[in-house]
Amino acid sequence: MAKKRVSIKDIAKALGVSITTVSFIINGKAREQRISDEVSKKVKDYIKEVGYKPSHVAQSLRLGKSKIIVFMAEDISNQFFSSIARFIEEKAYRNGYKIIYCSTDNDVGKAKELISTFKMRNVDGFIITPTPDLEDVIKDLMEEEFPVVLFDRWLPDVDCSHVIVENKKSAFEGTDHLIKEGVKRPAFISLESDQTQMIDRETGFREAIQQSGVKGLELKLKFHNLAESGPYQELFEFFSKNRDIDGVFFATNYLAFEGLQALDSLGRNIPKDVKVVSFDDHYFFGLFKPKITAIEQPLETISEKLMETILNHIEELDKGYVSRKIILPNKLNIREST
Amino acid sequence: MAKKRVSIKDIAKALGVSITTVSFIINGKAREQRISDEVSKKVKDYIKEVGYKPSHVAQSLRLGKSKIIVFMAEDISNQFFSSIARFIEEKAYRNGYKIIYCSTDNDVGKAKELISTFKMRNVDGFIITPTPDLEDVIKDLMEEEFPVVLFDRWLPDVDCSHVIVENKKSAFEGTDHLIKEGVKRPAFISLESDQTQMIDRETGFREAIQQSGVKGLELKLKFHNLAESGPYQELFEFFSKNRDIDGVFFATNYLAFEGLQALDSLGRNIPKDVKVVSFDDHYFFGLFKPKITAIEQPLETISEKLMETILNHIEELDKGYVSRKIILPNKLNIREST
DNA sequence: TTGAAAGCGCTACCAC
DNA sequence: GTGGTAGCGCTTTCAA
Repeated sequence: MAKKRVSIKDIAKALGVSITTVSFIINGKAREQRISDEVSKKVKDYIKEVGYKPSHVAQSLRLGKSKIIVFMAEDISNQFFSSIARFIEEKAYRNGYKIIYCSTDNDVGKAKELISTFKMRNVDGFIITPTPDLEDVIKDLMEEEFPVVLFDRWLPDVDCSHVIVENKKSAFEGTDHLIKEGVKRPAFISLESDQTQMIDRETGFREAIQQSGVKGLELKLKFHNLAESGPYQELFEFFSKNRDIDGVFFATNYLAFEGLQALDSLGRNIPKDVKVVSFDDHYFFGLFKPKITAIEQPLETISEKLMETILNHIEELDKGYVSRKIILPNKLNIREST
Repeated sequence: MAKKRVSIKDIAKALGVSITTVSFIINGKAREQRISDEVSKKVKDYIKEVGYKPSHVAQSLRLGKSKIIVFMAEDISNQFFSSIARFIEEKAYRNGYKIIYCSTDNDVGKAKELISTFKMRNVDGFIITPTPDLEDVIKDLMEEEFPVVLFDRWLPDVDCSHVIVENKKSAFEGTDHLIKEGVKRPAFISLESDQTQMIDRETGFREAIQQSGVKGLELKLKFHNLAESGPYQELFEFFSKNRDIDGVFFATNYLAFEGLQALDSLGRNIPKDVKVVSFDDHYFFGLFKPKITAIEQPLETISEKLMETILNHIEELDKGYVSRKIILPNKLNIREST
């Protein structure tokens, strides 16, 4: 069993040099400390030979940094979040950071608990999709000088960095597109939520219908988590009761998937009877028959900006906090459903 | 700035007791150590008052355990892996563990590097979908007494615990089902891969066609990662050249999604002209028109067994290693495509 | 019942 | 150029 892990002390002893010397060489400060090339080489060779790896735990304890960033999503099994997770992960590794992820299920209690345990781990930063009522926790985090960046939605009462998209504008455009395609009675399907991204999308929808004078209607569903069945039934009933609907804007793709099934069961033809636009483009919208028009969020750019922002905050911890608010444009992919 | 983190030392000083006493009380050993209820209460109250949280980093260093388990998937943005990640995460948290995840992209180099950096972090265990040629690294890991569990596929040359599914049996059943539905010329679409799960699925297919005497054909595509475009083009050409194909078995769902598009472009009707079965059921197979017959892996059971196995290994580290090999049954969901 | 102190592995200040 | 050593926060043995 090669169970014996070598420590810096073992190296020093084996080579008859001091721990300090070894440490300097490991950390690339040999030159700076004017350690002789001879010793330096000897140590480096020995390190390679025995396969020494410094303990990150000890480094963490000593330096108060862990090189770990937490990524708190609403639900990591949701394609939107897992795609961002994927990009983030890659960018993090490239910068020497690891990612710990977790899903909040949009539950404050869970989010609070999670944040609290991560604090004990000296994590270097938090990337968070805030749940409702998380304001105080975020404020605490910021007071304790933890780097934090929010995404997908933000908290109006907290001056915290975030990376979001143009929800209102895109919802406006999507709705406007429906109307321009001849829709007279558009429906907006969303979640019961007072979170910024949903509110902005709703506002965009409302402004668009108001501007053009058509009369719309709205349906808000409650959040369904992993264990529960989807909102198919409610959607079925809604579409069944409101036969005059000739256009639907889904505020998020998961609602669209369920809604499209409901429309199909009701025998409504897309795009002839009903035109459809959804927020959050998805691989499968291109596979549907007909292909579904959707608003695509720039996943990779979001991830890039998130990493950039969090790394900036980490680096500039001492220089005081200046929040960065980044708002990115989306793209309307027009397909067969409109 | 509530930046001042209290340590166990601060508590001891503030209350005029020793660090030892505080430590015992925190760790629930007050009774055992016969610390007076009075002191115990005083300390507990104070801890609550100042919101003291022990540093996990220091505990890690001291105890050599981190309460972190690594989850290495092929690609975390793939629905199969992200769903398992989600279940694992939940079960881990319930047991006081955190999960660090990463994606290997099926690349040995990346996997090796990742494993090496995690070793430095004293992680308590590894859950891994092994990439090709990872045998030696896994062996090393096991020799160093790190708990390891593989999943999705395994390594025949290494006696390591794993949780997999009945690939051969299910592929046999799926193919057999195609044949029973009248398919005379089945195609098997898979990845160029000598990994166990793909080989087993291929074997299942071959045995089924052999048994019934029909003549099948096979297509193997190379692995496409996130950045590359899918194998649509190859599939289109294949189906276009082999017009006599009247049944397709896709070895994994991502191939099916691309393949279905190709079949559609070619105007082949499902299930009239071509019947389709895919491995790895997916939410969208139920949304397709027609709905696609698919083999469903028991995601939650897989996750449960993974956690159970890794926790077992962690607990029984000292008792020596006995590998556990778990093979779970799948479910064939018959739908409209056959 | 409680406390002192060693030590987990490492960094970096200070001394020689 | 190199080495000694304090100390990050905690657990645990041994002593009192």
